[in-house]
Amino acid sequence: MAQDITNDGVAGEELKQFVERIERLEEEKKGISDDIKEVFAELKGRGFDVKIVRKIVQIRRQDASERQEQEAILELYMQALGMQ
Amino acid sequence: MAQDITNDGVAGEELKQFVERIERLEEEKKGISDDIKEVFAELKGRGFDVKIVRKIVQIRRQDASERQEQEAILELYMQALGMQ
Amino acid sequence: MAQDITNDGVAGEELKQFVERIERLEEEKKGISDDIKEVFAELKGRGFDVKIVRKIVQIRRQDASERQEQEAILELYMQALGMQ
Amino acid sequence: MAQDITNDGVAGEELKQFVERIERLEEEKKGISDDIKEVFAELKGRGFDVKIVRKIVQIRRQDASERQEQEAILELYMQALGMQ
DNA sequence: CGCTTAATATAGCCAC
DNA sequence: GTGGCTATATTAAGCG
Repeated sequence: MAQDITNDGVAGEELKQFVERIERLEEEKKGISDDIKEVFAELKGRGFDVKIVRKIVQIRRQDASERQEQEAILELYMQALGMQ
Repeated sequence: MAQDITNDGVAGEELKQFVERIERLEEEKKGISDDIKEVFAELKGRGFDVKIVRKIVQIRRQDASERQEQEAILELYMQALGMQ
Repeated sequence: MAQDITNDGVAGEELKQFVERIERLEEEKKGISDDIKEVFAELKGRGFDVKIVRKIVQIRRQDASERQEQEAILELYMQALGMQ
Repeated sequence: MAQDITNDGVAGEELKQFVERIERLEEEKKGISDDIKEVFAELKGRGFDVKIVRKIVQIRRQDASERQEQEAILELYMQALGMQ
């Protein structure tokens, strides 16, 4: 348990496990970020404008989250009206 | 090809492929971020101090990049001194 | 006040003051950047290696911020241990 | 001279002077950056939208540099035509 | 002038 | 829910 950290190393071992899990996940995340960069490099090589494609992705993301929000509101209203 | 973008939709199709690849990768990335959050929640539940664990992870990351940096400096100096 | 911005120009005047203050400051900043460039040009003219001097400045900056960081970590741990 | 750097410390002293000049200038620059941040904080406190004001400043900057460019071109043309 | 690194701006997260 | 802080994304600068 965490309070043992200064006593017998038991919590130390547990902490180490957590830290390493986090580090593995962050590495994976970094790998994916690198993949995304590669895709941008590729589309640039194909003659597309990186800045604009970035903008498009951003707009689509916003639109998606707005749509979700709309649906959430709809659901809320329907619940309020006993329609669901 | 990208220049066809306003003509016949060929580039439009290619662009769509790229955008979708990016979106898939970003989703994966988001999933991993969520996993990391879960790990922090878990270790918090086990009695560890989230802020400090975050700091530990950050320090280990810095140490790693510092080691790389040292090597880069060494190389730079060796180049400057014509030793390489 | 800012909400008047579409009404009577009062906020417009205030905004203008802010924007001009920012622009003056950015000009000053640009001037200093130019001064720094001049110093690098000068030391280059004196036979020093610009790239390496840049690195030295960067390292000194990092060292300073690392020292601060160490203190921050110490404080964090002391807080966590209820020593403060 | 810079080549003495490994010999007698003369160049070392000169280098130190340069580094310190750069550091002083970078501090000044940082001070101004902080001032700019303060102005943004202030205008935010007055009810203005920071992001939008930033955009305005950026646009004005672009316009200014475009105007300068136009003038440079004009001058060039006038010179080419022997009008100046 | 394009490509890589540094500075800045934005967004997300956590604590209060 | 607001404000500070960290992390990410964007933009600018420097270098070859």
